[in-house]
Amino acid sequence: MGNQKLYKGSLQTIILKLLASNTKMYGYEITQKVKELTKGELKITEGALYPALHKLEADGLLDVEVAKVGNRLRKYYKLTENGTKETANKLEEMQEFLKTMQHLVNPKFGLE
Amino acid sequence: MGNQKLYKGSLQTIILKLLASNTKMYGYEITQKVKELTKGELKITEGALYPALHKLEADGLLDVEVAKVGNRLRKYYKLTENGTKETANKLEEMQEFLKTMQHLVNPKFGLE
DNA sequence: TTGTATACATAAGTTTTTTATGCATTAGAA
DNA sequence: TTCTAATGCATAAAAAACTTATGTATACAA
Repeated sequence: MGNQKLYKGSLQTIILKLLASNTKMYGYEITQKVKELTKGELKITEGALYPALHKLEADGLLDVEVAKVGNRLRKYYKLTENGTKETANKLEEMQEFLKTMQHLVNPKFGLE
Repeated sequence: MGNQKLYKGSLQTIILKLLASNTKMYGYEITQKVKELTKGELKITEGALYPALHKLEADGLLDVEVAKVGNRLRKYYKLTENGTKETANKLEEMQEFLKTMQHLVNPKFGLE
């Protein structure tokens, strides 16, 4: 888990992907889901998450819906139409990045 | 190529990996090699590269050897013993990151 | 002689994240 | 029952890692 910095730049994509798969989620739920899916390898901090959600909303990629569960507040986020398109783009870029990086760090590479 | 920001955090690992494969390289050579290996997808800027090389050297992971080729200066970098160890660590972390991220953005994922 | 390539370097600004707080509710353990 | 951990939001200061913009200098081709 000393590789947290490799995740830099991928937070938006991760959030969008989760919302593409789960329709609607709230902030805390996202942190827990990511922790679960990555078996604890990636822990999204609140200081990173909330500003990121606000930015995606400001950019028109997410819609918010406030809900009251018991006496506690929740903000459910879901993709807008534009958000869905942007998610597809970002996932494609991510796939290309992963492929390129895999290629770059492949032990056999760099020897040719 | 709109995914440059995904490469944030991976520059050190890329440099170390290239030096593990090529014994010794100089800065400009590294930028060209990366451009070639990634088919132009990743362009390392000098503003990022040189400070990174200086830091790796300061951290004791690289050794420098200045060479004069014609009338022009070159600084060849190579891994120190410690640098070789650290490269192995960073490559392992990178593989784990790539695996985790692949898993996260896999279209089938998040539906369970 | 002017643009492109090679080769180094740094400084200012931006983006994105970590770290550190802060507030409030609720469940469960001591 | 009281204190701790978990739930749930938020922001501000600082650090990290870049990009962008320069600057210097050599070499070569159009």
